[in-house]
Amino acid sequence: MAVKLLTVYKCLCDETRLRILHLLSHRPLCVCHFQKILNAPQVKISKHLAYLREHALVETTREGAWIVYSLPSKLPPELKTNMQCLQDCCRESAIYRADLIRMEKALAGCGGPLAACCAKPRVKAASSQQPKTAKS
Amino acid sequence: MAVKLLTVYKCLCDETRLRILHLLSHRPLCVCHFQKILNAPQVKISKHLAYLREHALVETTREGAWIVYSLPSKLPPELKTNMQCLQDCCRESAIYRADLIRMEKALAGCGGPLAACCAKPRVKAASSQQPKTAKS
DNA sequence: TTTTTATATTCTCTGTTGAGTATATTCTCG
DNA sequence: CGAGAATATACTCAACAGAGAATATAAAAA
Repeated sequence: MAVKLLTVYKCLCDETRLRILHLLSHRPLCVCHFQKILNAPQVKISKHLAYLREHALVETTREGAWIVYSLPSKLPPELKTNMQCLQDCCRESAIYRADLIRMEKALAGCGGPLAACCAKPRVKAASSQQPKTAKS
Repeated sequence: MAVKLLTVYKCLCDETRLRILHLLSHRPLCVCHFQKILNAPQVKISKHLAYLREHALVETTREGAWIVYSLPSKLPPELKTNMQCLQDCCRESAIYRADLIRMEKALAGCGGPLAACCAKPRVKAASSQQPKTAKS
């Protein structure tokens, strides 16, 4: 009951949000992932994510400096059904498949579902990298 | 390929169109049916139907003075999948169930899928009614 | 042919939506 | 604490969407 069906469709009726939700139907992602995968400016991504959050289609968890977006842990039935439908529909379509490929590429080297892979090489929490290279 | 997924969602993201498509996922209907079932003015219905037709989500056939709307005879896969999903989602929801009930009521006395039941009692093609009562 | 009924189209108005720019907030690291 | 990175918010603007009123079209009945 928390999410109305019409709301789901309103979220899906914009291309950016549609692509975001399609990606999220596969796995959680952080904001910088979306920027890379969708090749869109930060504001645009951020505002569409805010829209989805306001309408309870996505949840967020802080992960250090990053914010990870995912579908709600307890999926309302309308959303669950539509996400399944979305996956079915996107399987054949070039643009969404390309998104998935870019997603895999962006996640390469990521351990868990977290966002640590977005870190600029800044001597961050890398296990055993060379700790001298300051920026480049 | 004829219907893009985004287009489907754009059609579904307005409440009137959502209800129209939900009804059409069950059976063809003519314009006056929608007016009765949705209790909405003629312009509103007509314009939303035009929108759906322009985007190839519905087809029309003339049936005498009436125009019958239906889902396309050869359903594109995205539309088919989404219509199934729509039915699943609407099964639990009061408003859409009420629409179906009003639909049955509006269709009571209709023979085939046509629109002959919309006729004002004007001595029309009724099998054996009193042929004298002119207007009231 | 005139009237009536069913439906579509045009116009106008108003509210919403999406994009972009600039700015703010919140972390992390040094 | 101060700098920089990640993300969010505020503001503005142009485009679009949806509602309603009036009008047009087309078929059917009289």
